[in-house]
Amino acid sequence: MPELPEVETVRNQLRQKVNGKKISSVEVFHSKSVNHDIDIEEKLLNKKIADIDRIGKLMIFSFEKETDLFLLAHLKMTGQFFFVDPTGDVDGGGHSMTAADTDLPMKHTRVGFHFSDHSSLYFNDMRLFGYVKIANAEEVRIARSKFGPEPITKNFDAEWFYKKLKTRKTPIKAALLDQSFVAGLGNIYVDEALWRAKVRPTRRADKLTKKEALALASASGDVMNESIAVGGTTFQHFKDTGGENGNFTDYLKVFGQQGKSCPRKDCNGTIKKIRCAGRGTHYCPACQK
DNA sequence: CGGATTGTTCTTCC
DNA sequence: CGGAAGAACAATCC
Repeated sequence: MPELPEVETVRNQLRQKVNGKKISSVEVFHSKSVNHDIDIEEKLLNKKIADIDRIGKLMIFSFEKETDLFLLAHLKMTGQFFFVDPTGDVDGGGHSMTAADTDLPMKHTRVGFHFSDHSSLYFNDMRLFGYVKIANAEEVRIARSKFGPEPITKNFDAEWFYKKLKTRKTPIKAALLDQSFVAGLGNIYVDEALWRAKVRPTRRADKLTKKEALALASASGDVMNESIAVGGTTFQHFKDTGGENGNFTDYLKVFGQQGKSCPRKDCNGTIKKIRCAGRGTHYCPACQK
């Protein structure tokens, strides 16, 4: 389940691998994954990828000399981008796969982008929730407008965060998962951030003290920045663009840790798993108030 | 084999 | 009208 750190990991690797490459063909294996756009190949043919931007968990591809053509990519729960280069050469961006390494395209490959230098980018998505779809400038503007600020930014306004929480009567976990409030957190990092801030996921958002809210704002940014630094978390399906796992899995304190003792120093609690905001939720009943 | 899994959108309810 | 809660989506795992 890719969240902001996983998407950022993919974006950083991809822009080193595909920026400047010219699209020579597009194979669509499943129509739903391209929003049923039958003209996607025609629209992208001979376009050169300029760069890849990101807001929240959404990636935005732009193209050289094109001001009204973009490609929006969302991994949702099981989406993956795999880059394959027959020469094995990669300009940075970590490892790559050669054709011999992989069975790509495979069963869950939904779209294949082929470049003029014979390298390829495959979009895999087992559960078909993700997409790669064409958008114009106006559609990109609208998509961007739906995201709140990202806690990973240096100028994230913790005072604003505290004031906004005062208007929400939902569990704090539900508020943090709302991408239009703050962007980037998903089920894993919400649980981790709440544990770091010592706040119970079920607490009503408007009941947090200022101290708790400020701690939570910092914890949210910290946990995601630390994860980005080690290539994200692989819990179920996440792989980076070279097919490798992320390393933050080893640093998870509560997610998936139910039944284990709380890792906080001087805390003797046991991590519990409950359902909150419709999601599997992990916390320590002893130190999270 | 029923239930759990999750990011986002849609629907329903109050 | 708008917030809140829950269903829907899809495929697989246990």
